Amino acid sequence: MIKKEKTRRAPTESDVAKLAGVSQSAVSRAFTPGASVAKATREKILHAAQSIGYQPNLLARSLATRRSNIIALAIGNLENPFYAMVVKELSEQLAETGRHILLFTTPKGDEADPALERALSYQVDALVMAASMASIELTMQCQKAGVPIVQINRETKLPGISTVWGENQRAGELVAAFLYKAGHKKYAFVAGTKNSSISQMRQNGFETYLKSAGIKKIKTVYGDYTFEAASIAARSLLSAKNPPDAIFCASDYMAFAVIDVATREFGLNVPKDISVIGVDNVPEAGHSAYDLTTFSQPAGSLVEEAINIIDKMIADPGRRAIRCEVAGELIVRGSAKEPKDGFINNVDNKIWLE
Amino acid sequence: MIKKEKTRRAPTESDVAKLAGVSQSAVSRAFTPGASVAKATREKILHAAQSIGYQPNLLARSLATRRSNIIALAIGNLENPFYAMVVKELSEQLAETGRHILLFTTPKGDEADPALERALSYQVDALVMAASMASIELTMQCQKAGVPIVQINRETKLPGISTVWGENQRAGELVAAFLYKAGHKKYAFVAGTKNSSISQMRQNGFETYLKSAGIKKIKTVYGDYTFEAASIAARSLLSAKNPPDAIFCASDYMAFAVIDVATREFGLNVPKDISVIGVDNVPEAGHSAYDLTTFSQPAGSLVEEAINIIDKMIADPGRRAIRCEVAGELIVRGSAKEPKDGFINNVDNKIWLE
DNA sequence: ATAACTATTGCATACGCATGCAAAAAGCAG
DNA sequence: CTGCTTTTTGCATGCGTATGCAATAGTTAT
Repeated sequence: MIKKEKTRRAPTESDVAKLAGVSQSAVSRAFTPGASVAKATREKILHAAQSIGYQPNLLARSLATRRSNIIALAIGNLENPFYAMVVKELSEQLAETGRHILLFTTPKGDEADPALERALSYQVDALVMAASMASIELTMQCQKAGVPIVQINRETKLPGISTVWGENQRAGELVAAFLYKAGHKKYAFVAGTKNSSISQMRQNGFETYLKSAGIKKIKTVYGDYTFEAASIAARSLLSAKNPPDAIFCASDYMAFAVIDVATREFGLNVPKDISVIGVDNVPEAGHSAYDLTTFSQPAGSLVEEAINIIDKMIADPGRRAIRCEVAGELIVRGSAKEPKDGFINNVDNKIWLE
Repeated sequence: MIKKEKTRRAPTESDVAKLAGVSQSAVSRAFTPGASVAKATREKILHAAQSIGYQPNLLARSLATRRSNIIALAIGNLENPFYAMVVKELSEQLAETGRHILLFTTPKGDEADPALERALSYQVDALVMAASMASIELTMQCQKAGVPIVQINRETKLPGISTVWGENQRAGELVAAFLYKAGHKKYAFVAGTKNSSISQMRQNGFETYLKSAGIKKIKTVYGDYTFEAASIAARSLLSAKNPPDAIFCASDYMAFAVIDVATREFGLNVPKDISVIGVDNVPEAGHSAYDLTTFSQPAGSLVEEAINIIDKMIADPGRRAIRCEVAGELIVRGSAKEPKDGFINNVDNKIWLE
């Protein structure tokens, strides 16, 4: 005869209370850190809870406390290992304070709005955006609802959105300096998407340095932050009459695509024939298959600052948006020729211009 | 004078009700698909809701309906792009039915228990495990709570856990056949972790074919599914007196490490000096930097089946665990020598033995 | 026009937990 | 032992939504 284990409902505080001979509120207090319960009572309750396998219902708790301990993460481009790291870091760092991620992947290019509206309905405590964007309306809605938004690695004109980013301008300048001092003459920039201000800042730093060094022509193509689009961009770049010998990519992932196309399709040797530099310093950049020289953008630190901001915004909801820049550095590997006379990494912006 | 936008509480059904001149329950019904409301009333309500920006509180709804539409995903090894794909696929496919992922990353090697206990507290509708494991106690707890568990790409003896996996045995056999027919003599297998049954199945298929073909020695090392450990494993393999010329890796990600070590540290040419084959067919495997021959394991299909199972288990909670295998195929690229006489991919297991 | 239904609606309560408030208990000083 | 302060407890209610049940309005048949 088959024994049918009934799926009995999970025990509640009332069940524990009955068993421990106290009131439901006593049980609630026993599970609330700062609450007023006699030590003996608490232990009696915890013991009773243990014995029937009671676990607090966090949804109910969230409803009562108006704090869900859930953070919405809207993320696009999860194929890019940089964002995979962001997810991992955010998840682990949030877990330290008992919070968790409700995940919303935003199909490429699309705005995150429909997904995020649902996020708000879930009463998330905050909203982190990485490689995806919210509309103005949605932003206002969050503000009205008192849900702080933090963007990682995105810049928007919208006020009221906090942002954490890497050293984009400096990344472009340093990379330009590095390539210039290595003796390159023909430069190209593989941008992200057209409206990515992060990409624009990198480009700006790159061009600013080169122009003041006397380089006029700097070709720009768009890789849309994807492997495929970057491959196409690389093809157009390399098949031109006068192809570049130094390419700066707005992300490591796109740099991989460029290297692939350059070596496989154009038979070029990296870095002998062409130098390629990226941004992010994803783990793969260190793999010898790519051995990519890159400007780092530490996911762990970005996330740490993002959480800081969230905590501050929650503590003081009236507060203005916070913006924060996280330092990176040039990681010299083998995908780009090195300047002969050495290269100082952590140096004031102006110095290399002399 | 600064105007202080008060963070006013979000409107509720009662607010909408008052405005529309109906009862709260009417509002609730207006937002419940199958419910009984007059068309005119519903529209009046929807209009009122619209005008004050009402959004249902999904936590409250979940509490009342005992269905959260939240699926817990416990995932380890997010560095491995295969699992990044699993996350993405699961998130997108769940979103189609209005469900979302509550994410639990499990630090490497650790069991997922502490995290998952919290998951249960969040009243998740189901639990998906990828590259992480639950203890027996935890499993029982889920069963008692009526929360279905689906493992992706993991095999456990525990009864009651549903599982979805790729063709592991066949992967091993096909890869072995491919390498054998290409004329290799010295084989090695880079396993995942010691207790990964998936890795064992692949190994088993690999060895079964080779042994029946007369190959006795097949060296096995452990790469623990990480890039670093696989690199070390590769070093030990290649620095032996009589190193292998054909290496099968239990994952693409480890195969990348092997290729890196072989080419950079040992100066070997792939596939001239050594053939390397992986499993998964992650996007990177197609990049020309690796150009990896591999047995595919389609993340999209695995996830699709996992969701199917979840739905079935939820519909009929008494049901026994479901196990499901998803077909893959050998993707021939450039990291392994090819058999001269061609190679038929989709073929009955036995044929190549002749 | 009246009876017999059916489609809508509101009332009341439940979901599981947190918390202000007042009652009860315990501790303390005199 | 009495009066007062400090803990500890329980009661009652609220968080926002869903839903069984009974009441009401609306429809159709006779």
